[in-house]
Amino acid sequence: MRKILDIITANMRQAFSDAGYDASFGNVTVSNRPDLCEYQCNGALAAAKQYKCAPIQIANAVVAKLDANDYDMVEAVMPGFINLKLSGSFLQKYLEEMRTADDFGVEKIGAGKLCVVDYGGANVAKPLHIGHLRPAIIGEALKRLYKFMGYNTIGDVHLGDWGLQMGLIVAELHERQPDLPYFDPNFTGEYPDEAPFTLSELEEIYPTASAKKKDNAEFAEKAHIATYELQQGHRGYRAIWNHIMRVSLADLHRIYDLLDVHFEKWLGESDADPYIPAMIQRLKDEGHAVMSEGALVFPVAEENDKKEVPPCILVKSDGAAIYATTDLATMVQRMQDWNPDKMLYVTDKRQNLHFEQVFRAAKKGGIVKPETELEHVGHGTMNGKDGKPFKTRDGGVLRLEQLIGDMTDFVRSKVVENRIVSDDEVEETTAKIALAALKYGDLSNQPTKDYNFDLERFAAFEGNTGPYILYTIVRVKSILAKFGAWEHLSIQAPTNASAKDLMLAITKLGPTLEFALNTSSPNQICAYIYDLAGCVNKFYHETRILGEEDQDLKNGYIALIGLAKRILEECIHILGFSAPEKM
RNA sequence: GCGCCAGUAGCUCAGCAGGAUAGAGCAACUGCCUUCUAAGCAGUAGGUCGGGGGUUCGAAUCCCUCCUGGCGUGCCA
Repeated sequence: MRKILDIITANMRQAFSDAGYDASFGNVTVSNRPDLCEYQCNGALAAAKQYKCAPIQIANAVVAKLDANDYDMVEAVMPGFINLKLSGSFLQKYLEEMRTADDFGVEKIGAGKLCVVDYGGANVAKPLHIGHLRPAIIGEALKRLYKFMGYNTIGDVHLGDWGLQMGLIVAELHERQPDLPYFDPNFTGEYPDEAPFTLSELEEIYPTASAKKKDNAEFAEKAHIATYELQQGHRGYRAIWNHIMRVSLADLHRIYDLLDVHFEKWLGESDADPYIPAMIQRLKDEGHAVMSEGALVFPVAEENDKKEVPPCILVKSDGAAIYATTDLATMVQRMQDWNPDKMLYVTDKRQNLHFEQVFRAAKKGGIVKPETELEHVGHGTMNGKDGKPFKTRDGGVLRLEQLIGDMTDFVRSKVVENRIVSDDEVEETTAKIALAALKYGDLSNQPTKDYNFDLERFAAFEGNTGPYILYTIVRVKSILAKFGAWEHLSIQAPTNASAKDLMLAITKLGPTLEFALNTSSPNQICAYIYDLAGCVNKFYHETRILGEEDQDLKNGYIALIGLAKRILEECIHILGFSAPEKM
């Protein structure tokens, strides 16, 4: 469907042209003075200089050329604004088309394209913590937005499952349980199915080993050798690695499921590893990779750089690969297997420079095509209520599971207190509200900015929060359930101001989603549904819906709130949460 | 040093493809439940948009400069 703004702008350009002015002045915008009008055109002000006459004269001339049938009001006001109000019949037709179209008639700007979203950033053998929340939920929301806008999408968690961290665990395990068959070079039988450690043991082994390597050179050396041997395919170490993966992945799945975050691919650094040798050889052969200060690097600085851009390090002076190498090799794998049009990375913004280097290397080195889009969405940090880095009482890092649990407990007590839902529905309702509170609290901020996490504020049942959005949906659901079948009912022209405001808000779905995608800003969707929910609540408050005696009017009301509810639910689905039946 | 980001109401934040009177929420105060869930709606009060310059008919928005804070800046990810 054409966006309303495009329709009006086309009319306005024609009117400028008909009045003898350049059509390019006819751009229309959503009004910033809703008390005066719904849409406005400021082109006459800009045109005044070129045509050397008063803007109001131009505005008057243009207004005279506009077809008044589509508008309730068209007027030129001092100093030269052109103000518009849409007609009820125009809105009625537009919304009816949205109601009956697939996905509300939103233009599928990504049709036929594939976008890989790299998000999550989980590490094997380490529990998810507070720092994993933002990449998970922002990445999930962006992926769903891309999907809604027509893209094919592949979400890849890009696990940290390779390198020294794995060698450390192997080395530590060797010291603790040297008699295990994995460490016996003469062992030729089948290794046990059961892992020689539990999840909680595993989560303890890594930090212990990591600390040990700092003041124990012998152990560090052992870990480096284990890392090397693992990567060379050492049979026993490989078996341990498989145990680590199995134990760890089960838990990662469990926590991501709690967040309703789902990856299509669980590939990791280990999957990129096989692509590294050939890639490096090619980059060397083509002269992109050169030796510098003992390391093999890919220089990516450019003539007009305002800052010093260090080269991308491919092989460290000790011969090992580094994360830039892995990221580039991962691109090789993705291009080969999936050939995406775009790769979107959602990580902490402190990796900005890293991705700038990697993207430059990928383009210069021909790892991706010249037209392949590469974007890094660098998100800010989530701090504590006091604005300082989030720490537990004893100074440790808060686990993600703990955070979700705290939010859930807080919400549950309120759900129980309100006595709206029955005992056996409490848990499901609580989980939905808690997730909405958590995700909306995060996503309503600009992704790039740091923000302060305040459990009470996010879970508050009033104000600009996830629960407020859910409550709006629940109220409408309640009416629709009492009404009966409503899906077939048609939209009618607005009968009052709150109905018209609601209709206007609904028409802004497409432009909002498009803008959110182009700016990688889920917070735009939050702002939109907050406004839409406000319009629904105001309409709800002012209009007796089920009690309306005029059947046609009543059907029109039902169709309108039904459409609003469908849009709200679609939007929160994109954001990654859902509404309960009651709350 | 250089670079990036931020500074908007007491607090937390929108707005930043230049436009008319800078918006929400929380906190404070005031109304509205015999009627579809009051987790709601309406209202009052609260601001030299960090300071200063510039471009423009018009700047929170674009440019320059300064101040403050955070982050990054070749072998961690």
